[in-house]
Amino acid sequence: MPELPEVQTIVSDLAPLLMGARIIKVQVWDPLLVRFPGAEDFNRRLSGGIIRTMTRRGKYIVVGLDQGLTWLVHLRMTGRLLTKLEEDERHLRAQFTLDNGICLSYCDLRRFGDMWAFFPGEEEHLGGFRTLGPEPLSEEFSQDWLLQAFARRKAPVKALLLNQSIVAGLGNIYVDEALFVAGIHPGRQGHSLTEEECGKLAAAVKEVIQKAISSRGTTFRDYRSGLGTVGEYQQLLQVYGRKGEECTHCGTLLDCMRIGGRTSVYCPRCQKQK
DNA sequence: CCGTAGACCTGTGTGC
DNA sequence: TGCACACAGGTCTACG
Repeated sequence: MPELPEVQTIVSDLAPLLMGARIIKVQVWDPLLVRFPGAEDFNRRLSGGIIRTMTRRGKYIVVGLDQGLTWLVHLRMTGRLLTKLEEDERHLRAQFTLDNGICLSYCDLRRFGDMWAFFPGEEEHLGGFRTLGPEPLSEEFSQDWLLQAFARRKAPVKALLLNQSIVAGLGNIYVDEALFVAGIHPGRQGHSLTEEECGKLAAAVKEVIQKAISSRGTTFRDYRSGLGTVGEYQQLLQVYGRKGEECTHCGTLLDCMRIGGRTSVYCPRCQKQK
């Protein structure tokens, strides 16, 4: 569910509330949730720990505790970290009770979400976290970066932008929005993009992500911030979820195609296949 | 290594 | 109303 802007909003909301708090109780009810170490060790490692830092990397939430312990959280499609529960919450999977009166609840309809508690040297257990590409708002993510990442790649540019080792944090919404802003068809093969197009695309990704963070993310269905609020970027979406509606630039009806198993909405006139 | 389909899970919306 | 099927802000894995 959440992409970079949504995860950033959650972290920005929760960090001031959790900083310096001690975890006094860990309860995990869903056996699918903890990826590393085992359920018992996970509880033991986090229990009694004091939260020192809370940051974001790609779509991961990174919580730093003492002795080099890191608590890593990925919300996947429908995960939520909340300080207040809805009255009829049916998908509570775990709770973390803090010594400052806050109880952090983890809810997840589809149960795809993952958590890890690891020390330095245990990185081999972290899956995709180890191979994340640059942050889209970093200097490293640029025209030149895309040019080399797309070289000799035959996959559609849409699939390459969803690849977290090329750029970290983009998902289906913001890739479609960025490709529209850059005027590039989602089905174009990576290697076919010119230097100029890579420059436009890098700039479009930065613009879309920056605006989405300012808008506290997009709530299309499930997403809620750490405080339970919805985002506002859905009002600014130009293509995602708008198949069959008019393009905001030229009025042509937006079309859609399936790429890498994901729906891609685009304007057939503003984003030519060439 | 690269690229794509299927799997993981639960729920909602749509069409017959 | 009931049922089947497609689809959902994400990755992994298996296979050609």
